[in-house]
Amino acid sequence: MSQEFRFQLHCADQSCSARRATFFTPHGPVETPAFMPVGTQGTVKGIELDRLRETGAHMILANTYHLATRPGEETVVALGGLHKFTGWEGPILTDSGGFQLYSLANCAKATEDEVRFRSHIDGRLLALSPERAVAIQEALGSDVAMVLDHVVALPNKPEKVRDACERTIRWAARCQKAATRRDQALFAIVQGGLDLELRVECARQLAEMDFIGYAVGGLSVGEEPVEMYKTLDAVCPAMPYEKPRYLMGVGRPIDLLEGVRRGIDLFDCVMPTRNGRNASAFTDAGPLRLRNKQFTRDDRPIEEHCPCPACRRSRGYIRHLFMAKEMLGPMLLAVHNITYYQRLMRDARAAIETNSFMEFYARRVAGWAGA
RNA sequence: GGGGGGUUUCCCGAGUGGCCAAAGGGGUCAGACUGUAAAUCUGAUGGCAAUGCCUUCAAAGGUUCGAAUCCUUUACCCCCCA
Repeated sequence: MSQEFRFQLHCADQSCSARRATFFTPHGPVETPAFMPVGTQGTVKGIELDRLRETGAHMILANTYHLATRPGEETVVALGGLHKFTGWEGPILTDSGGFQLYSLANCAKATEDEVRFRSHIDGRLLALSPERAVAIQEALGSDVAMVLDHVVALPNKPEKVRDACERTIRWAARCQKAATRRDQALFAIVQGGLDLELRVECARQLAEMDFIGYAVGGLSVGEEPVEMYKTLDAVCPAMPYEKPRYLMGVGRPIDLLEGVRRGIDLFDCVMPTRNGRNASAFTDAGPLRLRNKQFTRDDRPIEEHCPCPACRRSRGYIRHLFMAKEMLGPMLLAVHNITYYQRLMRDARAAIETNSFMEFYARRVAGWAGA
């Protein structure tokens, strides 16, 4: 394995499975546990790069299906690759397009060989095989590529979940075989729905293949949060201890802490940016819906001591921006929410370092519950 | 002076005898959002002691079992001819 992707463990919390590490990539280190903002189409919606950097984010996401569909990976290559194309000089992880099998289910069909997408833009066919998913990600030039996986909605028929899980393992092997870049890490994805035995078996088989990192996929796709936590209880110990663990697509602030205490190192989620665009701001006292009338003359910032640009204004002003449909409203709350998520993770890292993660966890949970 | 058209629930606007507390937008209020087809979507929006009752379609009066819808008068607005 390339020395470029060293995962250096610093310490582990004694009261839970949380651990503190640094994940090295060709575009810089990522301090974990970490939250990665989602920039599906090569932009974290509504946030300029320097603003994004100021939130404390190290690594961001982009999406294989979306970039292959538009502008096309050849165009990204022609414009210098993903980093030059987007201007983001830090690490980038590309999702494989497996999630679009779930989110764009109407336009996608999975066979044993590949996923066939009818483009949601112009109806053109995009055939995404495991090999093609790797080739596109290598062309894009992300630091971390994800294997193509088969994501199914939950709840689902046991045989569908099992099929998707077993196919994901076969596809992982094909992706691994197809990968050629030494400066790009390939992460495997554990599937298996809520079937704990299937999950553990999937993790065990993938672990034997020796990937650089391991992800848990197929969660927060319709199941109850407690079911997700139970699944993590089973899966996390089955994933290699000395490699990065990434919980895909999760989640709310509470979900991040639930993940961290079970030994997850990396997270991504659209929630801070999407909910921000929809006027919802995260705080230690729970979310504020800033379109609500109660904020009309509220002269306080969203959160005291928050250093973000939104918190240099009043809640009343931000409500005004949303009511007037000014684009600055969504932009400010996207930055605030990413700043909030980054602070949450930074505080979590500090708590692990002082061996007090569960105290930190209890304090935050109590705050969100309004205690 | 003569002729014609109009006034609808916060706004715009449909509705020409019962199925109308009244379509559809907008606004407002509330909710949702978890590897982004999302600056999107959903619900509510006359009042109330609310499986019902009361008040409303410019105002007043009338016709009718029944009127936002038909008739009369009044007020205001618009257009055409003098």
